[in-house]
Amino acid sequence: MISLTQKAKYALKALVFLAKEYENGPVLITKVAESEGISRKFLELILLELKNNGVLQSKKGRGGGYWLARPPEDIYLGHIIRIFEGALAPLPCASKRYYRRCEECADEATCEVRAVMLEVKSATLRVLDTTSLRDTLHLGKPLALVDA
Amino acid sequence: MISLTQKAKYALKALVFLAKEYENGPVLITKVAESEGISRKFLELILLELKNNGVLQSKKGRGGGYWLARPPEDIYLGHIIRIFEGALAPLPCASKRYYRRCEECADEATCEVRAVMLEVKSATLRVLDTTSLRDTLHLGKPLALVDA
DNA sequence: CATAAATCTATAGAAATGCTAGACAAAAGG
DNA sequence: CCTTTTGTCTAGCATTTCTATAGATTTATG
Repeated sequence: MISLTQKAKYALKALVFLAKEYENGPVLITKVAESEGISRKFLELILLELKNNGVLQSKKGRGGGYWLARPPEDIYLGHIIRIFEGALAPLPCASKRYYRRCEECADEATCEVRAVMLEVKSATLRVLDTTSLRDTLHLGKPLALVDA
Repeated sequence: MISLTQKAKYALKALVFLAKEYENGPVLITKVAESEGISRKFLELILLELKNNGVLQSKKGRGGGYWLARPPEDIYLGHIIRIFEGALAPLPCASKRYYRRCEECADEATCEVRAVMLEVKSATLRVLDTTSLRDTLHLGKPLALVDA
């Protein structure tokens, strides 16, 4: 478990980059790719998927490029990761949006493993669904509240 | 992300079962398999791996079977999951025991994505490294402290 | 029209995952 | 001993997922 795919990682890196450039209009895919060290062609797929999910907007031709569809403070990491990974819960039976029953499970309501995974999920969401792209830009003292 | 493999899930289920049987001596693999709805052959691999990692003990021949090598309160879920999944952090660059650098990353120290994933990891560990097999047996009000 | 840029489709290699089959080893009972 | 019971180990395979790559297409600008 508990590993982000390259795709999701690249998506996050690209979005952080675009968040920094938010005021500057369209950004070329090539620029993002070079700055973040990502294969240009692979990044295309990723930005496209983000666009189809309403996270990015784009314009073709000269002066074109990609930009955030909403301000960085309105884009949460949980949303992004769900686009590429689906559920954030460690088990489908612990997920709300992507719920799926475990075939072998006799009684979900008393399943100890599920109970713990609900806690893990809850802890994960408490970070990912409260951290926006803008929040990630404050390094130094980032997310100190989570450890408080 | 953040999805347990079947193997890890089965391991946890088997261990919870063995925790309940802790006082009763060796338990047959077949009994665990049937009770938890797991393929017997697949479960063999899993219990073996747990044994090789010192979590279980076993005895061959008549009256044989598997049992927990330590009392349920001394076996933490984080330990189990690491056996099957490796790192608990969402990215290798955020893991202590399984650290690996991201090839494309220009500067890990200022990487915003890594910073957030350190938080996610920390939140995950706070659950998995403080919950023992014994803790999982108290359903009803399980782990209430985590949400407090 | 020429050029720059995003868009879309298809596909393919590599790795991980989930599982099965079958031979082997050891312990206990008779 | 010999048989039965039970865990141990190795190999392999089918499927899926991941990570790209290639190439053709569409749209906008000047």
